Amino acid sequence: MSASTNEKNIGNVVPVEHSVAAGAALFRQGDAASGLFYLVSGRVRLVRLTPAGTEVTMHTVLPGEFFAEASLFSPRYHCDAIALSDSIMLLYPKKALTAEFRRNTEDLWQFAARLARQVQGLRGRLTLRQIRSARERVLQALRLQCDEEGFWKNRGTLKQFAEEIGLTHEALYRTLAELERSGKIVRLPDGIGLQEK
Amino acid sequence: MSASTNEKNIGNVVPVEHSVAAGAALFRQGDAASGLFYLVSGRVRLVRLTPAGTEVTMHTVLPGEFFAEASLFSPRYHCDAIALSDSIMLLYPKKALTAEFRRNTEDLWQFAARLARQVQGLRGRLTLRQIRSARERVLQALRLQCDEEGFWKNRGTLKQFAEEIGLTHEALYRTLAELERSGKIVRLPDGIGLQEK
DNA sequence: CGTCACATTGATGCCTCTCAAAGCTTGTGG
DNA sequence: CCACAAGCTTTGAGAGGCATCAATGTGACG
Repeated sequence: MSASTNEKNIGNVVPVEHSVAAGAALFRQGDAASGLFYLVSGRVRLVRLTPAGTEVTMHTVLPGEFFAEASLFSPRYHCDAIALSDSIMLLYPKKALTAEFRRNTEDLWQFAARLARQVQGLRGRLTLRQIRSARERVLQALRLQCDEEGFWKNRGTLKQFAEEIGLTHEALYRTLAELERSGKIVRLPDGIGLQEK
Repeated sequence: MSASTNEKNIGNVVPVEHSVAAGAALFRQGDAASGLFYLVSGRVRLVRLTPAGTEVTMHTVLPGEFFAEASLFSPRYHCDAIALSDSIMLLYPKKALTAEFRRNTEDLWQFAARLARQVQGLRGRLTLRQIRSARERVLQALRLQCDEEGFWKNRGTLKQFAEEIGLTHEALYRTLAELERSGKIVRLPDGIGLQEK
């Protein structure tokens, strides 16, 4: 009955698709919070204007990410959102979403669960960045993401992977080459095999 | 009536204090999730055993942090929690907390809000780490945390601050000295003044 | 007044970034 | 089917910056 007819829905809330051209602002600091966003394609930078007047990038949103979650709990946005390239996104209107959450606690529960997983994931990434050595950082990243057989399946390009773990792509390529030479990994067309004793 | 008599409470849920000796485990991967924790003092490492059999640190918990939020949404813990030093923590029992959240949606709402803020904060820290230059990273960190007058008030030691932003303390000291020499900041006994034009 | 942790500065070396060039893959259009 | 372009992949050379090790100064606290 009240089941989602579309997996993009949150509960019964149907998102609205938006297109934004490169350079345009989705919202500005101080604007009334219109809702939660999900980036389908493109790239969005969240920028905060500091008291001192300088810009500080809070986050760069990549496709597949939700952003502006905090807007649900605040009347106004706390940063600017600027499209870095032509972008498509879904907007879950705040009013509909809060009404939905009030009506159906289960959906709010699921939403909280998603946030909790996000916190977990972000903490993990932050911890990964603590590792200074490229070799160790790459190994840990592979260990975290591999399956039971110790196989890490390609997801996107290695260049993207490099950015994700905070290395230049050159550093990653070199590190992978060295790891293979020393027998720690085996590189295959569709992924990387870990050789832990 | 149902107001919290203690600011440590979440809704009407009263936490249970626990003490754990250095080296002891709070919980192990696969244990039934007992609840949400808050670290009062000490230090706790969250370690995941990977399929390959190696240990990967997911996060190191510092005093003042909640952890194991995801346990509320999962029947079992997904990592080990080991006390690095003698630690004191509060446990919010899962059963009581879920009952409370079901009973009082407002508390669940507040909890979700806290998670959303945490996501925001973590993303910001992650973005800060993207900045490779020590000079720029320190400046951004100061900008993010300063008040309207561009004043950054001391919170803990500089050594802690260095760790927070991912630098060695030596590198931070040197960078601060250089920033003061070049007139970007003014160092005072109780904080740091930013000199943005 | 001694200890302990923080704060500060010096010297050194390595590791990663940066710039550069070339091979490789994929897709597109003639 | 080939040619070309664009983006990813890979390796090279060089430099700079941060980590590391080390020593000393400083402040708080018992």
